[in-house]
Parts: sequence; C-alpha cells; structure tokens
Amino acid sequence: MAPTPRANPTQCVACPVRRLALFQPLAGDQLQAMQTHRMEQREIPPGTVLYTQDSHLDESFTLFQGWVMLYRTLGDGRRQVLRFALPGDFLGFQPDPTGPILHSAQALTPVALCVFKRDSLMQMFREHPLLAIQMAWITSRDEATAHDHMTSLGRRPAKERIAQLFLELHHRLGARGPIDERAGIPIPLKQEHIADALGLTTIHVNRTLRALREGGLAVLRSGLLKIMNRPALTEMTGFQSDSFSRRPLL
Amino acid sequence: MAPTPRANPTQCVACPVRRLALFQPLAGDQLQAMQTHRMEQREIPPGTVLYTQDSHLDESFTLFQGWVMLYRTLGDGRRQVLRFALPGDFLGFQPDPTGPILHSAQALTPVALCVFKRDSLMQMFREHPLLAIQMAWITSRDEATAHDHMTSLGRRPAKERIAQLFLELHHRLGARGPIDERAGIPIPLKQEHIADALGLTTIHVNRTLRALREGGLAVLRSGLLKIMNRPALTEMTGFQSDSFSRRPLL
DNA sequence: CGACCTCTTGAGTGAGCTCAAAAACAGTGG
DNA sequence: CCACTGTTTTTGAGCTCACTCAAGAGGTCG
Repeated sequence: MAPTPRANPTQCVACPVRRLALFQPLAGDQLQAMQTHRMEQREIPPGTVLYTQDSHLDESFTLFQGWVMLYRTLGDGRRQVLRFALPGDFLGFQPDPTGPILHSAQALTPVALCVFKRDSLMQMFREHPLLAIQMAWITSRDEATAHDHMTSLGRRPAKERIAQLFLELHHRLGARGPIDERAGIPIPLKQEHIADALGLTTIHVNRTLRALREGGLAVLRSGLLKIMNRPALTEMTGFQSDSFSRRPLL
Repeated sequence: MAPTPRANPTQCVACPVRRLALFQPLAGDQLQAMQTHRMEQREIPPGTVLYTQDSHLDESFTLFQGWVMLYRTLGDGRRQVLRFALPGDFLGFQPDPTGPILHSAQALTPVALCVFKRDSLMQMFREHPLLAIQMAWITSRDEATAHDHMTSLGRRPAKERIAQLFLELHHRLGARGPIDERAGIPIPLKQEHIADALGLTTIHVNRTLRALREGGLAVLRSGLLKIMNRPALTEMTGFQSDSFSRRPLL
C-alpha cells in the first residue's frame, strides 16, 4: 500500500493509473512487458458484484478507483465483510486458482479496475519474478490488516471496533493522497456495511456512532467522516500505523 | 498446505523435513541452491517465545515439528490468537521487513524449525523466482484461513466457533498425515488458547465444550479431540474444506 | 503432601441482540 | 412542486448470550 509519493510516478501502462500497488516500483522494461499481456480496463457502476463466492474466477484485478467490499456469506444470510478495498489494492488472487473463490466482491461506488486474465498473470510472474515477490508482499500486508481486523472482532468492544475502523480508513486513505481534515473524509459506507465488517448489528452500530458523536470523538454523517479527537481515539484503540507500512523495493 | 502424498517426497536439504510447504514442489537444482544459503535447524521446548510483537525480526521459519501459536496482545493484556501453526507452515514473513513484527509467536509443544536469515531469504527469492511465487501462494492461503477465522469471530455463536475450529484443525492435521479417528487427535491446546483464538472467555469455552460433549458432537479431553458426529458439526458450520486446498505447482 | 495449574460449576450482570416502529432522506413520476 | 415509495437512520423496550466474580474439584510435579 502506501506508495511513497514521488516526483515522477510510474504509470500503469494500459490504465492511466498512478502509483498502483503492484506496479509502482517496477522498472520501465517490465512495465512494457506487461503491455504484451492481456490487460483490460473496466468500469462498473456502484452495486455491481465483481465476483461471487464459490464461483470460478479466471481474472484478478487491481483497483484503480472507488471502493470494493470483499465479504463472505453464511448459509442463512449472515454476512462478514472481510476487507474494504481502496484504490491500489489487489483483488481476486487465489491460493488455489483452480478452486472456487471463497468470498464475494461488490462495488460500493463507481469503480475502475485493471483486469488480468489468470494465465496471463501467471505468465507475468514467470517472466518477471519481481512481480511475484511484490505479490507476496502485498498479500502479506493484506494478511496483517486481516490480523488487525481479527483482533478487533475477537477482543474489542463495539466502541473500540468502530474507532479502530475509522483510524484505519483514515490512515489508508491518507496514504493515497492528501485529505481535507476539516471538510471530512468521504466514506461510502452504510451503517449496515460497518456492522457487517465489525460483527455487530446495524442498530448497535447506530447507537455506538451516537456515543462517539456525543463524546466528541468522531462524526460520520451523510457519507463524511470527521475525526474530532484523534488523540482520544488513538488512546482507546492503541492504533499503530505500522500495520500499513510501505514495502521494500527489494 | 495439504501437499499431495507422493511416493518419493522431496527432502528439505538442511532439515530432515518431508513435504515442507515452501519447498515441496521444487526441482532438485533449486533445493541444492538453497543449501548455499544460511539455513539452520533449531529445536525449542514448549512455552518458548519465538519472537515478540513490536520487536525487530531478521529471521523467518518453516515449522518442521510441533505447534506454534501466533497471537497479538493489546495494551491491557487482552490477547487474540491469530493462527495455530502446524508442521509445514511458514512463520515470520513480514510485509515490511524493516519494520517491527506485528504479532508474537510461542511454541505450544516441543518444536523443530528451519530458520532463514532475512537477507538470505530475499536472496533466495531473487535467485529462484519460483520460491517467491510459492511464498505468494502460501501467504494467500494463510489469508484465506484468516478470513474463515474472521467470519467465525464476527458472525458465529460460541458453539459454532468451536465446531468450526475443531473441523479446521482436524482437516489440516489430516492433510499432514493419517490420523486415527478412534483414538482421537492430539491437540495441545488449553481451553484458554481456544478462548483467545475464538474471542471468548475460558469459562464460556468450558461450558460450550460441555454442551458439545453432551450433545454427542465432539469431545476434547486431556489433549485428545474426538469428533463424534461429523455430519452434525459440518451441518452447523457449513464447513468447506476448500479453504485448505493445495496450491498449483505453477 | 503442599503448591500450582487447569478445568468445572454456580450466581448475577451487562453489552449487544431482537422485535417494533418512527423519522429522515432520496429518488420518481405526475 | 408535491405526493408516493423505498431505503437508511434513529429511538424504545425487553431479552439473551456471553461476561464477571467466586469458589470448588482434579491433575501434576517437586
């Protein structure tokens, strides 16, 4: 994640993407090589389901613009949001490419993606080992974020879970570009999404948001998140931005 | 994980390890090359802390024998177990090798490991790209397991969480060698470990174990797990072993 | 035979859930 | 511009699953 801002950011060949996670640190010749692999840019409206749990997927994606929600569904409709993917994130990389994918992905906003055919991606890895190493690091970073999330789910009360989520989103968005603290950060999440991410009910999320608001800690209203008292939030969650550090260029 | 049993399993050079996750699918010359990199076998007694959250780690490990618990601790002592590592699993791979590690690791049993110095591992990746690709898949599989775990934590009641854990452990152990259903599977976990993995208290784990026992579903006693009614357990969790599929040889 | 874990059971409490229903809001068509 | 419909947010009331506090029972080891 958190690509270092630089004077002359590398471009993703097929897409007009800057500082994309998988490509940003690559040398020019490798970028050129990627042009030869079937890459496609795709744009989809909010609500579109990119892929569905248990289906077979022969593509993966780099998110260029917008938010995508990755989630898993249990038989009776219970839902767990696994990750909110932001621009630069990679989606659809599977441990077993021949097996079904284990989660679904849905666009929360208008979304722009780079699409890779699976065999094409494999081929790229073979030809450009650095890409494979980058992929290992990206996946490892996602795993660390999942660990944060697990710790929230298992060991934090509702108020802390929400505080932690807010700080995480704020930090991840801040790493992607400057954000206007005063105006508030645009967050396209319904209370239901937050509930499904944090293992709560919508109703309880609502009450907890009220508590945070009335405590002067943070306000989420009409799609805008305002952090009112960061020190207090950081204090209550023990938030460390280390989890989102940048990876080495190798 | 789940390496296919084969007639003549590859050996991990320095260690007398068979079917190790990172090496199993490698060709002979690559294995040889690894000999030239600083690898070390290490054995540690139960309870040993391999590494500690927030410390700087310049090694990573392939687990050869025994169980290792990966966990995170919050300021006030709350603990979340992230993963129970079994033989063949890889530990200590970090998204940012220069940053502090974000969790701790402790041996639950006597443990044997292959140790890699960090720069040595990096060097191996550069020289043998297939290793990097394998690493990406291994990490991706771990992430999928973390997703299972998250779903339990967020959206399942205590009984289902424990049932799911039992089925997962049974399946992962089964993939590593034949297990004697009747005798029961050796599980070196205290109720406290289970509680910290599943976001419950020890006391509630105890009560729930009793419920499972009295319901004729599964019994965990004196370190032995017996699955008494797998269909019922599978039914209540919707357990799919897909999550633990083997990865491609590329 | 104590000292120390780990497991077990009881009793009471509370954070978060369910059920139910307003109120605010957004879009749509007349 | 407004009535009409569907979605999202908000609030109330009561319940329950899981937690806290407390204490006894088993096991293990020096």
